[in-house]
Amino acid sequence: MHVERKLETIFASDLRYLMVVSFIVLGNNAVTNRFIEQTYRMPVHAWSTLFAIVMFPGIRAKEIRHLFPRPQNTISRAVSLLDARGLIRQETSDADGREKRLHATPRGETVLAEIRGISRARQTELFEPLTDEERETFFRLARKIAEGPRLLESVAMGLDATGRSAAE
Amino acid sequence: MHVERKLETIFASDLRYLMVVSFIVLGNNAVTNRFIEQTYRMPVHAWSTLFAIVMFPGIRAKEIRHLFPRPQNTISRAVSLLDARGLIRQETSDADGREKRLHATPRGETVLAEIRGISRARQTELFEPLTDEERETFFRLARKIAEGPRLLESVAMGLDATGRSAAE
DNA sequence: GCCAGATAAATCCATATGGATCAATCTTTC
DNA sequence: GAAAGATTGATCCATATGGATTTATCTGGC
Repeated sequence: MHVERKLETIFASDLRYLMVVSFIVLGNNAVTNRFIEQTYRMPVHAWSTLFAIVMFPGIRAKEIRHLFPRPQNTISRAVSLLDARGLIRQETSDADGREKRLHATPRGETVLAEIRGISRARQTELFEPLTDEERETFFRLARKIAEGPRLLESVAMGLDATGRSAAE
Repeated sequence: MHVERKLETIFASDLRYLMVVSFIVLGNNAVTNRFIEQTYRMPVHAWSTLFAIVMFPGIRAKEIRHLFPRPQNTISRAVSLLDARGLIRQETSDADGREKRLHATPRGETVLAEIRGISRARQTELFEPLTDEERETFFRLARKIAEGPRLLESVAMGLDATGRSAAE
C-alpha cells in the first residue's frame, strides 16, 4: 500500500479529526521552526513572545503564557533571549516588584515587522487550498474549538488547566 | 487590558488563521503530551509511531515519517524505544537489507488500543463546541489544507520538502 | 506589625531533540 | 564486475526543553 493510501486510511479512521490537525501542525512546524531558527537564530516561541510584546506594550510574562500556552520557564527564557538581543526591555512594575513589564525596542519592532511579513506570506500559501469563504468558515470553527472549555484541560486524560492531575 | 481581550485582539489580527491553529495545538499539546509522558513513559511521537505500525503491519520507518512529519532520527529513536518495551518487533526486509519491516506485538496492540480509546474520548471533548455538521466541515477544510501543495514546503520561507533551502 | 501562604519570574538539571555524520546496503553507469 | 552515488536507518553531540525548585515580593488573617 502506497504511503498516500496509508494517509487516506488514517484520514478515514475514528481519530481523523485529531490526526488531520496533527498532520497540519507537524508539517507546518517542520517548515516554520526551521526557518525561524536558521534565519533569526531563535526558537519559534521567542518570536511569538516578541509578537505579544509588540502588540501589547507593558505586557507581563504570565499574560503571555495565556496567549501562547507554554511552560512558564519557556516564556522566561524567551524573554531573557530577546532582552540579550536588544529586542525588548524590561522594567519592574511599580505595582508589584515581582512583575516585569515588557516593551519592544525599536530594533525589536523592526525584527518583528520582518518576521510578521514573512508569516503573513506563509499563512497565505498554507491556506491557499481554501476559498475566502472556506477560510473564514475554518477560522470560525477553529475559534470555537480554541475557546472551548476542554482545550487546556481534560476529563478524558484527567488533567486540569494547571497541568495537575484533576484527582489531586 | 485583560488577557481575554488580548486573545481577542490576536484573533482579530492579520495572522489570525495561523494564531488560532497555533493556540489550539499548544493547548492540546500541553494536555496530551503531559498525559502520554506521565502515563506511558513515552514521548507523544512514540504512540503515533505505534499507531502507524498497528494500522499498517510491515510498514517501514521512512513511510511513518510521511504519515507523521518528523525528523528521521526521531522516528528511529521511537522505533528503538517501542522495540525495547516489547511493543513491536522488527524484521529485516527480504527485498532490501537496509529496511526494517515493523510489526506490533500483542502487547503493543493492547497498549495502542488503550491509548486509542483515551484519544477518542479526548477528541470528543476537544471538538465538543462544534455540532456534528460543523465538525465534518472543519475536517473537510482541514484536509484540504493538509493535502495542499504548500504544507511541507514554502516559497515564503524558501524551503523545499526536504527542509533544504530551495535556492540550493 | 508579623507571619504563613501565595505569586511572579529565574534557575537548575535530567532528559529530549534534531542537524550532521556514519555504516550498511542498493542501484546505476561504465 | 567495479565503483560512484543514492538510500535507509543508527548514532553522535551540542543545544533545547520542561518539571521542580529557588528567590524575591505580595496579600490576607490575626
